[in-house]
Amino acid sequence: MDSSANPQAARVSSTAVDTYTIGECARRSGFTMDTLRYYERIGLIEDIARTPTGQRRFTDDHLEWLSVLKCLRDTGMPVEQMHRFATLARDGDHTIPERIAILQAHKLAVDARMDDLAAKRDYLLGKIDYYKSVA
Amino acid sequence: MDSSANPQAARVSSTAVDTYTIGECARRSGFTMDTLRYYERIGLIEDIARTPTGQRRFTDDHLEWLSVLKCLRDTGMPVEQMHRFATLARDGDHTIPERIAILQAHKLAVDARMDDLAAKRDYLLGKIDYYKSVA
DNA sequence: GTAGGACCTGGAGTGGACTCCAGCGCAAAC
DNA sequence: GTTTGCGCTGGAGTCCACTCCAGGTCCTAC
Repeated sequence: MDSSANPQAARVSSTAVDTYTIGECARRSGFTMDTLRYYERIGLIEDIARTPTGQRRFTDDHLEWLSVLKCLRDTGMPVEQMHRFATLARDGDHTIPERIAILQAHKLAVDARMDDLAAKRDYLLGKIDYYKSVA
Repeated sequence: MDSSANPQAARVSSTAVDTYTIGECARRSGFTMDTLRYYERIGLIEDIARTPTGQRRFTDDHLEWLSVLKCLRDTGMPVEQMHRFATLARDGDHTIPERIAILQAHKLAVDARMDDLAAKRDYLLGKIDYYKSVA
């Protein structure tokens, strides 16, 4: 897990800003390389720099953005809605109210999901107790 | 929503036990008719009686079983594992320990999912607050 | 007896989100 | 300077869990 073990320097320090290969970015973000490429293709990640030979170089800004995407994805937001959010994020500060609205609506959905899970977890516990009582 | 409004009697009372058409069963269980047929096909539901002309007749036992399936499905259990559980349930009381084990393992998975959702919900709230602070 | 909705079957199609592949070009370490 | 492994592309394939369809039968009410 030590990045110095990589034959190819995964973390590349140029003049001012650290950049990461797609492999390192995958490791740090929790997405696979394929998913990162896929997200770039469909417009969820933008402005990924390339080396003269075409390799991607991700930045800390990308990692931060990816942590947002990961949160949204893992809480069940559809890609299409993430895309809407990404578009707004690219369009500047005047879209902040709409971004807030999206996040709040999504938070409500997450709350509902958690409530549903909690209820079903209880049902599960009841089943387990029942089985134990007849075992 | 009154079943007497159905042109075809959805709830059929024969001699001893109430039975339900697939439409009524769908309405009561929360699954679609297609899903019920699909579940029968893959062996998640068994012993569905048929009228002489081939129509399915579900019982209250089926509805109870379907509520279990619904709980498992809605908490993210894969169909294959539900199938394993269904097989055990069909095989008699001596499988109860394994059924308990499955449910307990699944409950742990649900707990983990809930914890993850809770953490990500907090992250979301933080984002919302941040956006509000700069809006 | 006829209209209109419910139900049947087997099989094909869908949607979402990746995931994999071939065939290739680079990079770094020795 | 070669080996080993990372990364590239475009496009095809996968997985899961349904969902839909055509073409037919059946049921109930009027």
